[in-house]
Amino acid sequence: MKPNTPKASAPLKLRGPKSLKVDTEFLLDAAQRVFSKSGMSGASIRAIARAAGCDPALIYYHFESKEAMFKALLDRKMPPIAMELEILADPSNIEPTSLRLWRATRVYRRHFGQDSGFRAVLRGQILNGTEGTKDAIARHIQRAAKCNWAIIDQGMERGHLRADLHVRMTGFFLVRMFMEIFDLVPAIAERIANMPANQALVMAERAWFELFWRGVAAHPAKPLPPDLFSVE
Amino acid sequence: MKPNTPKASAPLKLRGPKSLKVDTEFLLDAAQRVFSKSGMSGASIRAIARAAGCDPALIYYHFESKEAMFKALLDRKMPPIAMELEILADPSNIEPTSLRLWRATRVYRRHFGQDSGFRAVLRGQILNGTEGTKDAIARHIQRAAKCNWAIIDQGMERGHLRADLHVRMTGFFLVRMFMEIFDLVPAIAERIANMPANQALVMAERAWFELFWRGVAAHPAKPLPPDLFSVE
DNA sequence: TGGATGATTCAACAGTTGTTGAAATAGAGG
DNA sequence: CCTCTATTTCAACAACTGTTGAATCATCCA
Repeated sequence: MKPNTPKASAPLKLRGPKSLKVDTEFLLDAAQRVFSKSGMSGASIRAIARAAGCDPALIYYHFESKEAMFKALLDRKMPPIAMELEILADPSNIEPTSLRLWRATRVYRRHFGQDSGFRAVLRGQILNGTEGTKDAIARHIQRAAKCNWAIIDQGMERGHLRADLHVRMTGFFLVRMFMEIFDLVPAIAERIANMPANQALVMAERAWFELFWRGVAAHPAKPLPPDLFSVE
Repeated sequence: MKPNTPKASAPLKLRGPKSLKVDTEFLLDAAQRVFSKSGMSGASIRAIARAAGCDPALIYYHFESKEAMFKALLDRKMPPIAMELEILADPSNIEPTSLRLWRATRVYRRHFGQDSGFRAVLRGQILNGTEGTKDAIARHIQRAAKCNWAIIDQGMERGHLRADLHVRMTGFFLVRMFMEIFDLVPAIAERIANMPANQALVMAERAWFELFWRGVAAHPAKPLPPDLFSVE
């Protein structure tokens, strides 16, 4: 029996190129799906390969290691966020500072809101990743954070915000609490607040932004723009 | 050669009871050390056994499973926190609300501040634990959270806090941001804020509490008690 | 002294993980 | 047609995981 005539027990997946070539982007798509759904624990090479419909070894043909794949994912996911924020932070933007800050939170919401697993992975890597990974994350985060700092800076210059704020801490508070809300409110809403998850999420976002704004505004008694929360 | 006369290659650790009996508390101590240092990923049964200087199987003599051990750790660690908070939340306590809230944060700081790994495990279990574990955590957290809610409630009644606060969300914001500060500020301080970790931590705690207080106080312009931040 | 009981370890199971070297295939170019 | 190369899979490695059954030892009680 020649090797060209496989038996019934032959492997279903033949070796060699597929009709649909599995390229880097395709693998990153699969990786992101797995990260987003299964988070840190479930994001094994084999799980990603399963999601991509290929063999684990193929991932090592396209990426040097699992760490390299995570970095590539970062490099794909973060710059669009930073670019949106950079437009928002442009000094020529003369919208009210409250609105600009809210818009910034919407950017995070759009890009991160659904990716609870990815946020968990990111967080885990910040705390326990290799030094190289931590550096890569720090670079990406810093690029985005600078935009928030710029908006806050300009808000202080324009008299919208208190003059005694610590700019970087203030930006950290705003963004991190939104991330916490994305992460935890859906998980604990029913157990702690007796509320359906969606409702609790919207409520928490608004309650937090109002608290934050009163905490940083130069004139906290002045009401927020009336249609602020309808901005998405 | 009789079994009573072991060769040179005999095992170092003999079977049978040790001079220092390894009991439940001793194992939980070791587990907590491992959790605190290595977090979720490093907290394997074998790592805990190594920290306790015993065999992994001994852990199964004292605990039904790894999950049961984690629950036992919870049951040991959380009630003291809740008890301290319950004293703070007693309605007969007529200290300024700002001081009571700050004191509450000091309780968390004392019990959680050093345990970055344990916080990570807790967080991971809230998000991805079994249903039983999630319930156990929710019960513990809720007992502590009720105290914060009570302090906020009383603060509203006494006219210290705004009347339009969402009590549970407000408590969530206060505590969660402190946890985030414990977790992340030491890790990112040098990379993001160009500051030594300790200095950044103290600074972040105060900046956050001031922002929070302005966001919830009925009279935010009135200064905080002058010695508030010296309370530990 | 003997035997029961409690405490401890050993060795293994079946599963998972990241990773690698070699084999196989499909299509392109000659 | 043959050969070459890019792509894909297979099969294995060593390390790790939670868990278990059996073996061993120390101590206490009769």
